[in-house]
Amino acid sequence: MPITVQTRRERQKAELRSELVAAAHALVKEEGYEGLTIRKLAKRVGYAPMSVYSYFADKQEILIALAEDAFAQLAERAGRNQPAEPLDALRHGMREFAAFGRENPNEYRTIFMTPKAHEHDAETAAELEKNNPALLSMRNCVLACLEAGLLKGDEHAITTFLWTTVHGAISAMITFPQYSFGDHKHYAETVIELALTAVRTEGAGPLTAGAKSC
Amino acid sequence: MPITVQTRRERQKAELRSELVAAAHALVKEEGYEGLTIRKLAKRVGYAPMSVYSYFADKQEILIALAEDAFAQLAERAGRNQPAEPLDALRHGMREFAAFGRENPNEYRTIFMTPKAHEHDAETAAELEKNNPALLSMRNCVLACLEAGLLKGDEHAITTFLWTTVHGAISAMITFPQYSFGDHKHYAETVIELALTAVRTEGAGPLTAGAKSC
DNA sequence: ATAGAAAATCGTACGCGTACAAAATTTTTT
DNA sequence: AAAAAATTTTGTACGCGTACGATTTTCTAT
Repeated sequence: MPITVQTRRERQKAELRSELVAAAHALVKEEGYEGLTIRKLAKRVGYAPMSVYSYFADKQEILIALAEDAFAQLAERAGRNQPAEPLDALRHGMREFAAFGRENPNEYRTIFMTPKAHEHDAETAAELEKNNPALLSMRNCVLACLEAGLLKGDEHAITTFLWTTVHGAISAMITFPQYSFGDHKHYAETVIELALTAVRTEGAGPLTAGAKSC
Repeated sequence: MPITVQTRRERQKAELRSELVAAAHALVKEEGYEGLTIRKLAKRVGYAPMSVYSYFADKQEILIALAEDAFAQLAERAGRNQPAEPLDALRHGMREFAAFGRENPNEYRTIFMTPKAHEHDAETAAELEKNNPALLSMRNCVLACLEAGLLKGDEHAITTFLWTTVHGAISAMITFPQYSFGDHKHYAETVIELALTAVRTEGAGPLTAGAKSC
């Protein structure tokens, strides 16, 4: 089997692909998000514009690659400083998620507000959604809370409700920056607490320690 | 004052504008949403492509005009069959809002998931957001519920929370149609009930009549 | 009626994403 | 080593949104 040849090829291809991603990053840094153009990107790496399409099916895939990098950073950041108390850990994750959306609206938009042009088969598309590090970490926190008896209901239902709710707040603030949310960070906090209220067990008391800070 | 002349001019301009909107509607009906093109639209009404820009600042404005028509229909539909009981009326409005998003993803996306390119001044932009009929009707329902002592908290805060939460569910289902929401209508229902749970007064009991149907 | 101002309409051109097919290159087979 | 097959790269071209400036039409003031 020519596995060495095969893999070398793939590795080279992957290298060129990440070279393109790096160039895309640089381009965005220098000229802003809307300055990222297939033609400019190609020129920068010495390719013909159409050659980019050997590595990305379309422009959206480039944007997704950039956004996935950003989300990986989010996951790393959220992993640090994670409180031991399960409910506070959940809160922490939700807060980081909201902060990320505030600080990275372009990346947030490409992942969470843009229809996936390449839905492959239905199966793959569903996997992709579940592979978002932010969502995965949230699911784990929910699980821990359920085991601690702090939340009531189905794990998947709770997780889904929590992320779509926070997502609603984030995306609304991105789309309508002028709407009277008040301070955006504060509104995100409010939404998080209200959402948790809806899924908390009855006897849990109004607020745990984590809710007061920030 | 040449008010007759002035107004006649404006009226003519408005007529041409709505002729364009009508043509846009027809175009979308015939060729689908992505078939709506400035060039095609101009050709259809016998204009040069650039002439369209006398009536719309850019393509987005055309899309917004289409979407506003759709949202007006939503308001009309939601106005009918409105339950007398305030909380059920609120539920009704939220349901209609969710159903609208499900049935009109393109229009929903235009209004709620696309950054407004023409933010005019900040003031006008904020006004526009508050002029959405669906949101206005929701605000009224919230007000009625507050007067009836069914909800707790600030009117604006509650309204904002409710719409961003439902919006989160709708937009998530639009962006990730393959995610395991289960039945979309059912998930919307779940989110509505959970969101209401978070803002309901304590003694209101688990569910009113409206929650069981549907 | 006519000159001047204002507004509406249009022609041209740019950069964009990308479909398509030819060309160049690399890999596999003989 | 040579031929064939596969893959990568590129040239060309299309339709798109729209910036800019010229042109035509409409209104206003004399």
